[in-house]
Amino acid sequence: MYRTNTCGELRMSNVGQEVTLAGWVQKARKMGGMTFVDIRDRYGITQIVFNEEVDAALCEKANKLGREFVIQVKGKVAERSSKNANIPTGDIELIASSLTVLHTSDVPPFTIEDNSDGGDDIRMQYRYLDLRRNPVRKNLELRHKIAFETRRFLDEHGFLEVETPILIKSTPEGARDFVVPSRMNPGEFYALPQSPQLFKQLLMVAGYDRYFQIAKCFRDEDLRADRQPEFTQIDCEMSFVEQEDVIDLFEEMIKHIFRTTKGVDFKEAFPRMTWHECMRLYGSDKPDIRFGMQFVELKDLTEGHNFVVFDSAKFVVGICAEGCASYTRKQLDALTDFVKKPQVGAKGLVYVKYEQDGSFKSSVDKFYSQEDLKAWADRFKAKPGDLMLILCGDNADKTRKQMCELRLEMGERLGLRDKNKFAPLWVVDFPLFEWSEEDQRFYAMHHPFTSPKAEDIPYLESDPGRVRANAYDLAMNGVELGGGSIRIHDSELQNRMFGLLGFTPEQAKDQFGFLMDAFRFGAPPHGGLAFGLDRVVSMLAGLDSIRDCIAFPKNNSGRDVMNDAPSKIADAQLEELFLKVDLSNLKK
RNA sequence: GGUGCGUUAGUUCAGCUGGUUAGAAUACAUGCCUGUCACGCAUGGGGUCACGGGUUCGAGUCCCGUACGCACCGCCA
Repeated sequence: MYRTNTCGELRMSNVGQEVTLAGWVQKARKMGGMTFVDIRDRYGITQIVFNEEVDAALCEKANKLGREFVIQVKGKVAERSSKNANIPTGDIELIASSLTVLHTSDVPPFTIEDNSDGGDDIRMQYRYLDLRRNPVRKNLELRHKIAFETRRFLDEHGFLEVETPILIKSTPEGARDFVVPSRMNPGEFYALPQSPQLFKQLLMVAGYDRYFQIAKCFRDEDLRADRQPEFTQIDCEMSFVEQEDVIDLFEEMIKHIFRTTKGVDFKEAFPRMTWHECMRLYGSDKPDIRFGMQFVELKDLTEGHNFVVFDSAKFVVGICAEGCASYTRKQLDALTDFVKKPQVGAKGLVYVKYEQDGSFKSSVDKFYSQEDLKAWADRFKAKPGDLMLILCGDNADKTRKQMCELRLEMGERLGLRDKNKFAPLWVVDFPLFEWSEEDQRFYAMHHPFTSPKAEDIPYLESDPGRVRANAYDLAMNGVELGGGSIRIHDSELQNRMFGLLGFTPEQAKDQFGFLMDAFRFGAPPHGGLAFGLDRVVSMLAGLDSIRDCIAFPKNNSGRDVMNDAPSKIADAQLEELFLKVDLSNLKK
């Protein structure tokens, strides 16, 4: 037996006991005649004492220990003469009677401490060392707990966890697929699932009316702080349900997760807002409603004052930042620079300060009178001391998107994006289709199996843009935590959808034939949703990047810098797969 | 595909307007130290300033390119 106790569990009640601990050397403090060694495992840290007067040879051995050596120590638990209130085991220490080095360690490339001196890059390269650190370990523990409570909740509500395949058929819609060559079927490829979508619908046809899966999904698209090529979804589907049923149940699930893992109690029902309202008021389909600053449209008030910029724009929109009239020229310039960044893309920024004395100071004083500006302020419901920030453009959607960036930036600057505050919002009534300028055609905004709202079905062919879907997302703090829809379960309607999306009957049959076949054998009405587990964990842990709650994440370029994947494969492997690598089109 | 920022000691960073031997902290090593727990004190080792080119009498510093990292836009049904 390597140990009788962990390094985090000994207390005053254990004083006098003979115990054996095993773990990693956190740090050794040599005091001359005595040496303190902190031994660490994932449960905590215990101080070991070696005393020259008691056992000189043992103390000498302890003095040779380096950081991260794996050791086993036997000894007696004793009350400390000087206690450490900062750690749970701080009242006791272990008086060592024997010491075994189970494994030595090289000097770690960065310090294994809560506030490590290591940067992201080096920590990812030695991720197994990074994982020893408390902050990272806590994230993984939280992840486990969230997954566990998810399973508990869904199990208690009659859901069955079913595994669906990882090697599946490639479908062209949506994200780029990761593909896997098939040795036994030369020239053919599997795809890795972007989500278990089709399989969970087939499970509904099969009568498994409450399914879930904590499923790995794969998308071969560029990465972000909140996007990994492989990620985990809490994937759920139910039969004989309407949108309300799905939203109600999964709101309960989110509440359950927040309560059991973080002690956060949502007293009220989650607010809901239609997609169109979200876009109009926040310029985003995942608005951060921890703070206000809703958009105010001003086009009608700005016209006819010879201000060419506003007059020539089709759309003028603003936000009101409370108490920011005191912003200096420098601060306003910084905001202007912010909106002019290519990533935001605005041409400029108009400001109006509502001064404490009731007067207005703005960048458009030449064109608008104090009365004009008062009318603007009234529409903003602004008070003296507030700052109005205004953008304009020809494309309302684009301008709203720019204003959305500015709003989030202002929220950040004003400290309104509190990580301990959680503001959920169900976004409902998404459009069914999304117009692609590039391809000059409609695409399914969610996916081709999303059902249109019954009352909008008449417009499917005549005015696809106005058709709303039975689709819903759960947004929180500006993050899309999950989303789903009520699916089409009627073969006729599904075929109509494929037609509208530009599939020929042959293409539809080739790509989704098995689903259409299945639907001919009795498909129940069904719908569901999926949550991004990585995002849920990041939200609860207050992380900036989902990488911090994934044990072995990929970097920005989709590489695992620890084991250097992806990598070339042997010619023999290529040969048996009948593959040839041709990089001639690669840009030099 | 694009934009921005970055790359200097094991690590995190500083290094001004181009100028003589490139610094700090931390880590590491050695010595001292019997109640430390961010121990303390002393000493020491440690650098292809990412790479390639250019400007210059002279480049860590300025310019161009490349690579890599991070954030973002496009993309992500």
